[in-house]
Amino acid sequence: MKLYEKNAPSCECEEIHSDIIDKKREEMPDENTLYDLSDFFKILGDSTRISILFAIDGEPMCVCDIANLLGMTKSAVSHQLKILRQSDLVTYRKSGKNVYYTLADDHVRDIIEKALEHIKE
Amino acid sequence: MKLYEKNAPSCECEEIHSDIIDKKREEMPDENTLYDLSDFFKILGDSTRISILFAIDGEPMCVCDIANLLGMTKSAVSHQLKILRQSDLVTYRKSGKNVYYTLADDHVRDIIEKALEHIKE
DNA sequence: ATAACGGTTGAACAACTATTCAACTATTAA
DNA sequence: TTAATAGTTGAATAGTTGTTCAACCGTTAT
Repeated sequence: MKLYEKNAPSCECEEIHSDIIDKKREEMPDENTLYDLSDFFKILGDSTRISILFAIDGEPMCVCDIANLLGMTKSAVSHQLKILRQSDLVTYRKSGKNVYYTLADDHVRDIIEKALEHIKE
Repeated sequence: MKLYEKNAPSCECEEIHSDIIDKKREEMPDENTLYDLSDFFKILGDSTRISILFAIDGEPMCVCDIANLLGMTKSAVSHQLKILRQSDLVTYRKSGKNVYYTLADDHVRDIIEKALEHIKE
């Protein structure tokens, strides 16, 4: 999809304030940046994944314990952990039969913290 | 769904570190908070909505101009604006035939800004 | 009045996604 | 070696969601 194209054929209506549109077009972030941004928020936009991130904040947890804490199957948890791994939001450490997950960095914690402030108004 | 229940029946495996699970259970946020959080991120987890938020940051824009800027139909934009309205992320002002949308508050801008820093590593 | 335009809305469809299930690997204990 | 357990994975399914389409409402201009 091509964003910000002048006279994009897919829009059925005419520009009303062309000057504003032109100005906004310059100010808009790069198209890929928007996709990266929304992809990032998409990861956080699931209650299971948010729960997992809170759970493994601070002290690492193994998959089985996360599953017990959240009342979910190991499989469901593992599937979501894979997504969190692929987004580099978590790191893991194998130890015997167990795999211990924890937050990858403090950045995510900050963002969730800010969002918490927002929803609490 | 009941979260954090001890010995939740839906989990097929045994607790490994019960002490850790107990501690985490106390530290976990309220269940509704987790849903509110993920719902909030879900709103931001769409490239169209993120694009709209950037577009209407600063100077307000009418629906038609947003549609032109993003190369989308008025209908598609309006549908997403409705979602943003319902989440109180945007405000609007009617003027004649036009409806001008802009960001509701600076909180969202801050969160997006933090996320931008994150994805740019 | 009525035509034109900006905007909204509900239904329908296609695309996506989270959980379940079953099968599998790897490690440990017997 | 064998059994049991922790964890992963692919396929399937059910639920969700974004866009399109058509119809509609409200305002303005003729």
